[in-house]
Order: sequence, then structure tokens, then C-alpha cells
Amino acid sequence: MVTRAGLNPDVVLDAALTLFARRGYHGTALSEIAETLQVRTPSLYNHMGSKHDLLLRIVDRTTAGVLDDFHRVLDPDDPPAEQLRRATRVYAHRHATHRREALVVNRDTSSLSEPAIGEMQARRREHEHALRAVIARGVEAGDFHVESPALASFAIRELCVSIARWFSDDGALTAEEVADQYSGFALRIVGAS
Amino acid sequence: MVTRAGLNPDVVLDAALTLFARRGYHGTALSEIAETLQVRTPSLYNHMGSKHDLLLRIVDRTTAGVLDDFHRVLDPDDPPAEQLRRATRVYAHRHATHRREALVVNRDTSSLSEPAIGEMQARRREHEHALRAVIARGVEAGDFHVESPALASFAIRELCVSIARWFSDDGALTAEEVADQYSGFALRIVGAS
DNA sequence: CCTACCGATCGGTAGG
DNA sequence: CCTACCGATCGGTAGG
Repeated sequence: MVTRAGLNPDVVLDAALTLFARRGYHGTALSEIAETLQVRTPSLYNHMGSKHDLLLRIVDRTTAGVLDDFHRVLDPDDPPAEQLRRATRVYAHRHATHRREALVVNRDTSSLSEPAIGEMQARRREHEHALRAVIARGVEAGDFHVESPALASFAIRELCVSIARWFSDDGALTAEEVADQYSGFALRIVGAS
Repeated sequence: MVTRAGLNPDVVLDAALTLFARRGYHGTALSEIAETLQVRTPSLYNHMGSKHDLLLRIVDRTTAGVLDDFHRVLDPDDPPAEQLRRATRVYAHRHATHRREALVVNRDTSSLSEPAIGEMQARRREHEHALRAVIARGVEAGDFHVESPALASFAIRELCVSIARWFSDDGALTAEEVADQYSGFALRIVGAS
């Protein structure tokens, strides 16, 4: 029995997500989203505010999720190496399981308008600083060995982000396996023993 | 004495490069390029084929340069660790010194049309396989320790690519310093002793 | 190098 | 959910 689902905001957002990830925000026309959903373009406006609002919802949800993940897995009582492992594993895992979101955030956040663009960048900066602090504590404790925690933090974050560029559900490795391997890479980058 | 330079193909390409890197290919109008150069849009056509051709020239030149770099610095007589260091250092260095090109290639190659898009992807694959082969030889020699050379190759390449996202000529580190640090990260990722 | 102009398409609205 | 339509802008051409 085929479910004859009607249009709703979630379905429109999901179609937008797929197309924005594939062609980019400016490379996607609302008419393409409508075609995917087999309706005419004006019908979309019953389920969304505007094209810009679709992008904002995607970026907002994703950047908030990254911070939620981080604070959920971080235990201040853990040693720095375990903190870094857990923080990078959940970040890497997200980029394997939420590929489309990651591609859109990285490619098209700059297409938002103020004040949204500033707010979203602030969230990414918050995550970057939080990860950097973990690395700095590891260096102070003598567990990590890097010249610049900032450089290592940039490197590790972008390393995880890049998973979205090649990961496939049909590939040899599961999201969990990739996340484990990449958190291992992160520990190697900081020179953890 | 101000040089009153006339328009030429290189100047148009450079202006396109700056704007494509900032706003993306689909997010940039030819009228914006013209405005930058203080001419009307139709005048651009005396110095270029089409908007698509501008993108193709950027991607073509850059992907060819990456392969040239690789083969220029790779010495088959070097031990794997030195091969990996040199290959990643030149790749990282390029992403610090050619930021705009890197951003455009990574963001907008998919906006090319066939057969160009396939040809450009083939070049990136060639670089990926060449770097993977270096890693595989290091693993066979017992110098590197990774479960999957393919995964390590992806990781290291994307690590270098990400430099284009944050590097600044005004920052604390020079392109050479960043390249040295990042090639060190690469050696750590593969577990070189 | 310009003005004048082309058809196509864009995001979005009116009104039912 | 639709048809009909809006002004704006797109890449590109004609012709000088």
C-alpha cells in the first residue's frame, strides 16, 4: 500500500536539502524543488517562507546540532585524550550521517543575509574554540604535542568536515567505523602518546 | 605614475576568480565582474568566451598545476616518509598561496558541463591515487601504520585543501610555515615513526 | 569600448 | 493545490 503523502514543511525542506547539497543554493531553482515534489512552484509557499528561509532552517538546525553533540559527549572529568576522541568522533560521525547538511552549511552559509550569517558563524566559532580549548589543555598536561592548538583545531575540524565529501552508505566502511578511524587520526595529529 | 591598464583576458580572469571564490560561480553575475573592472557587461566578451569558459580556465589551470607540482617534487628514490612529506608540503603550500583557485575548484567544479567536468575529476582522482600509492608503499615498507591507505589519502588531501578556508597572508604563519606544519600532520596521520 | 536589446528564467504574489 | 502574472535580472548578441 503506497502512502499518498501530502506536502508538508518537512518534505519541502528535505527536497531542498538534497538539491542544495547537489547544486548549491544559488544553483538550485525553486522550480526544481517543486518538480521533485510534483507540484507547481507557487504551491511550495504553503509550506515555506522563502528560499532564503529554507537555507536558514538547514544551517540553523545543523550548527545547533553540532554544539549540542559536543556538549553532550564532553565529560570534563575525562583526560584530554578521551575528550578529544569523543568530541571528534561525534563530529566525524555527524558528517557521515548528515552529509547533505554539512555540504550546504560549508558551501552556502555565506549566502545567508545578516543577522543570520553572523549568528551562524558565531556558532561555528564557538565549536572551534571549544575544541581548541581541549587541545590546549592536553598540551598543558603534557599529553599532546603541537606547536599551535589553533592550527591543530582547524586541521582536525576540517578533517572531519571533509568526510561529507566522499562518504557513502554503500562504501566499505560504516559511519561508526569512519568516525573511529578519524578520531584516531585526530589523536595522532596532536601527538597523543 | 598610475598605469592606465586596458582590459585583457588575464585581468578578466583574475576578477572572475576573486568573485567566484567569494560568492560562488552561480552566485556571481557577469555584471559584477564588469563592475569591478569598470566596464559594461558586453565589453567583457572581447576578452572571454563565456562565463562557463572562465570557470573552465580556472579549474583547468589549477588541477593541472596540482599534478605538475606532485610529479616535480616526487623522487622515487626517496623513502616513503620523505615522499609523503614533499608531496603534502607542496600541496598544502599551493592551498595557502592559491586560495581563490582552491575554493573555486572545490565548490564549483560540479557546475562545469561535460566533458570538462569528467576530465577535471579524472585529474583529481589521479592525484588522489598517486598519493595513496605513496602511503601504500610506506605501509608495505613498515614505515607507516594505517588500516586503510585510501582513507588516509582522503584525509590528508582534504586536510591540505582546507587551508584555503582559513589561511590569510596577514595571519601569524606564512604559507611555508603552514605547509611545514601540515606535512608534519600528514606524517603523524600515517603513523610515521 | 559602447547602447540597445534579446529570450529565458528567477523568486515571489494575486486571487481563487 | 492551481493558473496567471509580476518586476527584476540573468547570460549573451547585434551592430556600430
